[in-house]
Amino acid sequence: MKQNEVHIPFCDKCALQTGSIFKHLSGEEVDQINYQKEFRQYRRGDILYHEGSRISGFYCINKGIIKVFKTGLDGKEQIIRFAKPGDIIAYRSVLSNEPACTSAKVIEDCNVCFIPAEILISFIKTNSNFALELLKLSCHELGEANSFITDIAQKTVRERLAEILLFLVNDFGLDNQDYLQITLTREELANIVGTATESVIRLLSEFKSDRLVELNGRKIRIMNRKGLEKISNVFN
Amino acid sequence: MKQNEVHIPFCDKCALQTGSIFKHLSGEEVDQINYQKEFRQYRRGDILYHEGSRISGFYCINKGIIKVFKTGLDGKEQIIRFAKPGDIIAYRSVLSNEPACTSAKVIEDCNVCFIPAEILISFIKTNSNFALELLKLSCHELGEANSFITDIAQKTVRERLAEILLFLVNDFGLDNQDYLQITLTREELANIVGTATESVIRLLSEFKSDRLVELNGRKIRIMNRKGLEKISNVFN
DNA sequence: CGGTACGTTGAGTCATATCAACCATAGTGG
DNA sequence: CCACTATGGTTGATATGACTCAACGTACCG
Repeated sequence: MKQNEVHIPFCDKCALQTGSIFKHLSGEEVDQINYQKEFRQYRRGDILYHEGSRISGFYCINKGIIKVFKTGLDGKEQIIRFAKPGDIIAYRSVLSNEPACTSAKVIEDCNVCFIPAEILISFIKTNSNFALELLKLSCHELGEANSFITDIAQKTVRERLAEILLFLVNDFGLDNQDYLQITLTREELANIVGTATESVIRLLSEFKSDRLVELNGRKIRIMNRKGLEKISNVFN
Repeated sequence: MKQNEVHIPFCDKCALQTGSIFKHLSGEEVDQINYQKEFRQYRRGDILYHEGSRISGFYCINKGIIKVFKTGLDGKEQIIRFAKPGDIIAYRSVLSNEPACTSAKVIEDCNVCFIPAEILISFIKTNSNFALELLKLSCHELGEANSFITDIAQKTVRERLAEILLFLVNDFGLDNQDYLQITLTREELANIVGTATESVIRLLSEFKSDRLVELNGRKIRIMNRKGLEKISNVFN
């Protein structure tokens, strides 16, 4: 059936569209990936890989959204980051040569390419520019992690929730009605902020009372960005 | 005066002793660093660089201990990590080409070498093995940051304090009387754990009552590692 | 000797977690 | 087609961990 046919994305085209790190590769190198990659499709809830497992490659997202999280000892998830088209995940484990320190689960149905670790390593060895870009990427992520640590350690849940909402706006954007372009359960929101589900619910409805957001089920409409910024920021 | 003379360390010897990342460089490359580096000495309390500033190089620690921290909006420090002999700092900003996302301050009097950014970049371009090791390093730090995020988000202050103590034991070791080989103020401890100074004081004295530690001023003696592990770990 | 930085303790408060009950929705199987 | 179950959302009541504020002790330093 036509509607079930899937076009396996070409890396060069995908890199151009999404701005993935592969844009720093030569045409020949991209072809290599194209040839050796494995195209996969996942649906909401599917797991790409589990924390603690050894991974033989990494993933490049072509379509959809994935959450990357760690599991605390009581089973509670802490969401570390999201991956969207153009992002790569699991490269950390591949490069540090450690078992996966996170799990990855699909939030929105995905098309992804799985790329063997050896290719990554070989490109690092042969294409110094690509290596540098990868370093840039990991160092940038490290900077973000540092900020996140400071936020969680010092800000209140209320401040963090406002901040996360703004972060999601930045990362996923708003549709033409100012609805957030990513749909999360309250629990998932709580697992980013690092709080209890009930707290998110209460704070969200406070935000609603204060005309900062509107809520339609899981859809969140951003009504007052300045207000959220004010809450998320400062010397409070 | 003899006792004020300082021997500028040779990178090859230092790398051998400390296991710094420079051990992955060729003799010729190490010589280059030796030639272009700038040797500096700092005393407790000195600042190496400030958050937000552009840095033209990075630092390799030869002697001493440095804390790397972010400043929250109310001025409260969040300690991100420590650097000890063999560690490099500020490479993150150099590589991601961003302003420093942290400040660095001396905890124990230091000898460090300042190395221009260009050298780092050029070695990445010419020595792919070195690039790979740097990637390993940054990815490893990223993994640690992720764990830290999860801990702060999910564990209690009590659990985190116990964990941090064990972390410090691992990183800096104990002397022959089981005293922790790093000396921190209560405030600094609080700024790692992400809590208030008073909370650290109270918890430490609880730990003391429970025979887990002994306290002599800033010196902390670890009396019962298993006990601390039990507190830090698990399902509460 | 006074000053500054650090450490300690107590008391009170508040944000947030926890526990519990209940509703809504959708998918499942008989 | 309907009960059944699971999952997610909401609200209220209650408990408590941790912060804040304040006072005071201690030690070192010029």
